[in-house]
Amino acid sequence: MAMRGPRGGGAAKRERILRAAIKIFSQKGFFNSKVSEIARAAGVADGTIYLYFKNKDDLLISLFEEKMGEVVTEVRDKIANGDGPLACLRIFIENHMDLLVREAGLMEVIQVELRQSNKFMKEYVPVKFLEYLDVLGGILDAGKKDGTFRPDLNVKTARRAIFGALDEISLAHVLVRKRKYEPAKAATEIYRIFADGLCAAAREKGGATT
Amino acid sequence: MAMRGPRGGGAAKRERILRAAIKIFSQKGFFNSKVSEIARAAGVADGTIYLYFKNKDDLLISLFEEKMGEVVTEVRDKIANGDGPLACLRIFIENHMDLLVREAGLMEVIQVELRQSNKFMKEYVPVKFLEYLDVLGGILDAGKKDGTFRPDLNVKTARRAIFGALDEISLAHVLVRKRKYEPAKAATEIYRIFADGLCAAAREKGGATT
Amino acid sequence: MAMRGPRGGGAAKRERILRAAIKIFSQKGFFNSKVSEIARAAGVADGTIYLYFKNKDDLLISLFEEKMGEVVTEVRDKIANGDGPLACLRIFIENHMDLLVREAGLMEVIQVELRQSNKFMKEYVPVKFLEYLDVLGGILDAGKKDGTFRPDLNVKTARRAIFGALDEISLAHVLVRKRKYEPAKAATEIYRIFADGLCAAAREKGGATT
Amino acid sequence: MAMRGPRGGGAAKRERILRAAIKIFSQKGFFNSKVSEIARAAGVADGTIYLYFKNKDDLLISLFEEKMGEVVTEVRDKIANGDGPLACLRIFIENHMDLLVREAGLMEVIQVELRQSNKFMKEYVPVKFLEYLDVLGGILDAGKKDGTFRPDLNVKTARRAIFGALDEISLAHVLVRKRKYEPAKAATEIYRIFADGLCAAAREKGGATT
DNA sequence: TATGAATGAGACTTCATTCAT
DNA sequence: GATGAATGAAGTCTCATTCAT
Repeated sequence: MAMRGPRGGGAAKRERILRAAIKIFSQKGFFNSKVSEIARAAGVADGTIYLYFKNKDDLLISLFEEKMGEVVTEVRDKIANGDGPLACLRIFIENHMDLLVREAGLMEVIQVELRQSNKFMKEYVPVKFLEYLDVLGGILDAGKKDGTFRPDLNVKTARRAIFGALDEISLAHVLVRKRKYEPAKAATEIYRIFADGLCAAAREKGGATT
Repeated sequence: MAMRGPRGGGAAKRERILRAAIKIFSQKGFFNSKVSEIARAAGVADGTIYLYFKNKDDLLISLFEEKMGEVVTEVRDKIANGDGPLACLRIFIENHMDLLVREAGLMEVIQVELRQSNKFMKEYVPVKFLEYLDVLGGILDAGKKDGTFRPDLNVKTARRAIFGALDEISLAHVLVRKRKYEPAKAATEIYRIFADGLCAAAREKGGATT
Repeated sequence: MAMRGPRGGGAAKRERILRAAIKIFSQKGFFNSKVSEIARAAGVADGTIYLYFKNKDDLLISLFEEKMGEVVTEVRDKIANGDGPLACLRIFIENHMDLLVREAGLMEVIQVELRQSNKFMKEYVPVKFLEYLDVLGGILDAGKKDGTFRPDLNVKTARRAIFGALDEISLAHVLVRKRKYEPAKAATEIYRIFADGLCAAAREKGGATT
Repeated sequence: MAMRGPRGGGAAKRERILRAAIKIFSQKGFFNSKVSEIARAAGVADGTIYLYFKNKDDLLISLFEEKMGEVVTEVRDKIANGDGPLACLRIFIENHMDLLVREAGLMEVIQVELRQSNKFMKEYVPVKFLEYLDVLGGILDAGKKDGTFRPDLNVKTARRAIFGALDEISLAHVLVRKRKYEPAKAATEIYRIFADGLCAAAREKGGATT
């Protein structure tokens, strides 16, 4: 798939360039990153990048789509095993926070550059990102159907709210040097906020409050 | 404080430049905006901008700090009248969504550029943004103290989660042309999600569910 | 006219750039000339060129149009004083050959680059060059009307033939170092070839053979 | 002579590359043509071109010399049968205009690129082109000797004039879409212009005016 | 204070050429 | 011989910033 480049080694070289781009973009941001830096980090010549990507924009977009695609596939797999909407929601949240650790650079790039690209790159529709949101939306829909979630829940809004919360907390995690909490712990807190809300009003038995 | 630069009409000119910057930045993004475009939009010469701002970065930062400062002042005033933490939370959320309409350009800039700046501008601490978060944190603290909110609530996490949700929904509102819901309506939905959570588990009486 | 640039000195700077472009283009050809070389030759910064010309192509085109415009104006003036079509033809030819000496660089550029541009620059119509041809066509038309020239003369072809002959001889003059003949002398010879033809067949009285 | 490079099919491959170069150069011009485009058009790999030609310049020069060589040989053959200088001149002119149809691409390349190369390629002497001019010069010399042409005719100038006229008319033919005249007809007109001149002054017997 | 022409460093990208296979 | 992926030098153009007026 996408096998331009030399015999066999091509895909590997392409991957090396993508990895280098993630590293450099996450360190300096898209606009402050120079193509030559990425080339150096990937151990290829400047021109080689243009054998695999149309231009610098395409490098960023490919990065989004391909890496987000992997993320979507993974989270879908995990959720397939989830026992009920609440369990799935928890898995989704935990997975997202876990990505912060496993794929720190990628997440940083997505967090800070996706918005820009989203808004300013002509004709770019972040397909894979929307799929990611759809996974979340699917969980909420299922929860509404089986009565786990409120029947009047607006799924479109809720899924954005949950993603936004996860994203902002991820960002804080990345920005703030002194990490006050572990991602895993944050995951639990976020889960509770969304599952049960902020209020203390006694819930007979916190079914959700595992 | 706003009186750097020239005498007399200076403050007005400075304000014109800031407004022009908001307009251009929100349309094209910080990196795609040219100082000369901002100058033209403000009706001043390119060089004039440098009489009021140190450089292009400073223009963005000043914009953040000064405009966010006004936002913080305003929301504090409104909240002062709030009757209890839940009411305050609602006011905060409604005000934020309302800003989307009243200050669309500013919000767009904050949403898409604050992250970049935050991460890549050396030595920039987004003081006013942190104050905005503190307003939210104050509400949560008060709610914990008076028993409205869960005693084990992690305020640091919760305030980021709420802000993230608001921010993401604002972003969707800005990005997606076909606005599916009004800001006011979205505000109510977000409020409910955070106040009561997603779950259907019957709450005797939705104290929060206004 | 075309007075971008600084107060007053703008036109002069523009002219300096055009002169430098003529010099460099004539020495190295359009494609082998670097914008930075032209800038250096003009005594301006690289970027300054882009204040006066849209891009490198525009520099070449402007050069063609503006300088050819001056040439057209000049030859028209001279011809206005010509006494009859033959005299005018002679003036035109002499003027062209004379330009080789007075405007060597310009003529070299026109000779070697006009063809390229003509053919490969999208949307470029060499207006002033066509006017130059029209001046020649006008002489031929007048000569047909007053019986000086053959009534069956195809003006379109003849004017191209005359221009082609002049142009090729100019080119040879420019290319060949050892200049075997003076332009003035060549002018007379070309004039005779076109006026009387190559043949020896006795003409009663060489009206043309001044 | 044409057998540099590979064995067997080598000459054919070399010819394919030359033909492809003519096609691409005539469409886009030398500087706008990419070696890879020529390779693709020839159905060979980029690197293969370098087995047959030293570099891109050499490709152009080889093209000139080899193809012009064929043209020179052909016109010499045709002229050998000519009956007298005037007939030979006519054959030369007709052949040149005819080439426009038979070898359109080649002629276009020669017209627009020869001048450039001539002037800017170090050490390139267009041998075959000079031979072509010599064929024309030979005709004129013969005509002077046998009294057909004026005894004071400057052959160097006249041959350049004739070639220039042919070349410019060819160029116009190629550039202008709406071809107003057929090459054959233009040949006759050019012949008359040079044989008899432009003037109407009655020639006893139009020996030349076939 | 205000101007805006001028500057020039620097980035993206192209493409002729090479060479390991 | 043939290939075509890889190279990397080099050029055009942009634009933040300056400074003489």
